Amino acid sequence: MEQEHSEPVPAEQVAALRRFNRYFTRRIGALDDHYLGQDRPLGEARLLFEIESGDAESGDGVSLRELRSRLGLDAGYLSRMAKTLEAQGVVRVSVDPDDNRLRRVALTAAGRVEIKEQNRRANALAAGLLDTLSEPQRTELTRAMATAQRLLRLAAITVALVDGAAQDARACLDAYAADIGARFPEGFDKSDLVRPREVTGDAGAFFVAYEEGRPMACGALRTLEPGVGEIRHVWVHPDARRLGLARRILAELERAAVAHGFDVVRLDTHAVLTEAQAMYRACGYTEIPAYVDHVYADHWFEKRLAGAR
Amino acid sequence: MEQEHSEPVPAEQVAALRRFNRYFTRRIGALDDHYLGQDRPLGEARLLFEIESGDAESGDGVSLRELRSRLGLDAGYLSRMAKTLEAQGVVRVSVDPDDNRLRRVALTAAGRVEIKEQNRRANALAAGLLDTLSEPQRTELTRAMATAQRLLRLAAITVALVDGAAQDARACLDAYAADIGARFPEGFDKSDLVRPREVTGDAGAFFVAYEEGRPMACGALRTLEPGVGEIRHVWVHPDARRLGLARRILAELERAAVAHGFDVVRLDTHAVLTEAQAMYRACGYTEIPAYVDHVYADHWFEKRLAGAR
DNA sequence: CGGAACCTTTGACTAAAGTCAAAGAAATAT
DNA sequence: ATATTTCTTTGACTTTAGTCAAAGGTTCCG
Repeated sequence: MEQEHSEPVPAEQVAALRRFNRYFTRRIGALDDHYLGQDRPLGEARLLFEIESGDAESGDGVSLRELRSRLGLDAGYLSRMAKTLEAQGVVRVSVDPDDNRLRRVALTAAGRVEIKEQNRRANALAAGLLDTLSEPQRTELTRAMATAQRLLRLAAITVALVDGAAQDARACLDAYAADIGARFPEGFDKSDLVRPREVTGDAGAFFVAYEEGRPMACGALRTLEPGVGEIRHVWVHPDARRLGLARRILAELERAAVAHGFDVVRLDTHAVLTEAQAMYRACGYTEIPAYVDHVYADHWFEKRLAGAR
Repeated sequence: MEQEHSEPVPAEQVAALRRFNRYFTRRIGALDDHYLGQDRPLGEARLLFEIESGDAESGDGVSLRELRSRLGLDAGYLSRMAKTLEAQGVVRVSVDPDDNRLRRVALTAAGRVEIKEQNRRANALAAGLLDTLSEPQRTELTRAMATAQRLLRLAAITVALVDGAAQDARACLDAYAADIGARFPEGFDKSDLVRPREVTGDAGAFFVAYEEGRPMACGALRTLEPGVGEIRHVWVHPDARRLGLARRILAELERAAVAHGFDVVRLDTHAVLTEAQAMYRACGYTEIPAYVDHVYADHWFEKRLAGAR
């Protein structure tokens, strides 16, 4: 688990968040949800929307199972709603070809028309709201919302210490390997990934960042030699980049390193990962000569840890 | 009614607003509403909250009538909910002393305790969210939310041409007079306000800005001499200042002046209203010699209108 | 192969949220 | 003073949203 930081949140900032939350949900948020549902109960509208976005992602339909977990609905309730939507002709329910227990739900043409119309209305509503503002004001608003959203996302992400053999850990490492493999001219061999044992217990640490339950970033710490830790596999999901998440993972790893009694941490990185190098420098890492001969490494960094005894 | 501006809203800005709206209402807004209701159905929780805020405003309770219009509830539904809350001991319902048809609802001590506890939880939740951010990030978030809120408020305000004798117009002018009277060392005499006839039809115009149905700002245009209009009584409610509303009223008045065939508009202002003077200058007004001998005027401005024939 | 785990459907409920209309009491308009 | 309007209450609904458990197919695992 994450260590708690000592500085308390100023009451004024808490009040500002609540004030904004109240204003936004009462005034603006209502725009979408209320008027948008039109003739459809909210539950059905939400379901339809979720089917649409799942459908768009994966091509041919979403399974009831996935909808259930995404919307947190009761199986019976969902089953009935799906049936209602099918009776109305907006979705088609079929048996999953790969697993006959599952049902896949996909939009029909009529369903797509309805979604499109809903989107048209929502856009018109939003445009109507923005219309009274001048262009510079709209630009300012857009920028402010983007900033707020970025920071709120970051705030909602939690970083957890997990076992190096845990499924989420391996999933992150697989994604990391695939990602890196595509960027390195020489590819990447999975056998170079840390072994679960290296990053567990006294030997090291493995952190995974979760956004709404999904693993979105990771980072590993292992023992290089007595008193020296090595940071490896700092990776952030493409959808969660530019939030400042890598820095948080790094900070977590450094805290863990201090807790493990390391005085110094080292890491290596590849020439093509220029953003990563910039980040390490900005976080207090200094370039050092090669401490190990890795196939994939061109640059080596080190940081002396302040908190170490 | 407001003239529509010609420039259309860029699709990217509409998408940004909708993206933010979706993210915020699903993720953050849920924080408050869901968990906050605790043991209470949402409808009751909302009602209790509305009673609290109405109570805090006006001292001794809110009428059912007002609650009904604020929350948009059915009379029967509201009556029953109020009764439920009374049975639970969190509110007290009494007959309005001034109008025996009305019922006033006020929180009991137990009700106040519950609200307080709810606030405590909501604050803890918000603080927990902000806690993961660093201080500079929190400051940035707070600033971004304040900007977004200011602009969204401004966007939600509509400016309408109203009859100078309309109730909202007179209410604004009364507030204006009281406001000005308190700021001018010599006070202010209501007989100096424009007459309804001066600002109606061909003679002039009167605009009122509405936020959620409440009049929040006004401005008048009258005929000074043929081809010359005079702008008077530009006023913004204290709760709506620093939004840029005065500029919008001014722009509306100028548009009306062009439509009335005025080539130029003039206005006078008092020495103590320094912000107003700065605004007029920033909006293209230039200082001129006195064009009329008003008791309350120290500075006179004029603007030649571009759109005039 | 047999049992455990999984996914969905169905039946039988409940609580919340809301609608509609009739009726009574009080205030306002004529 | 009488009619009309306003505000609330009450009874009699309906729809939405959701829960729980039993049961019937499928797939997975040993």
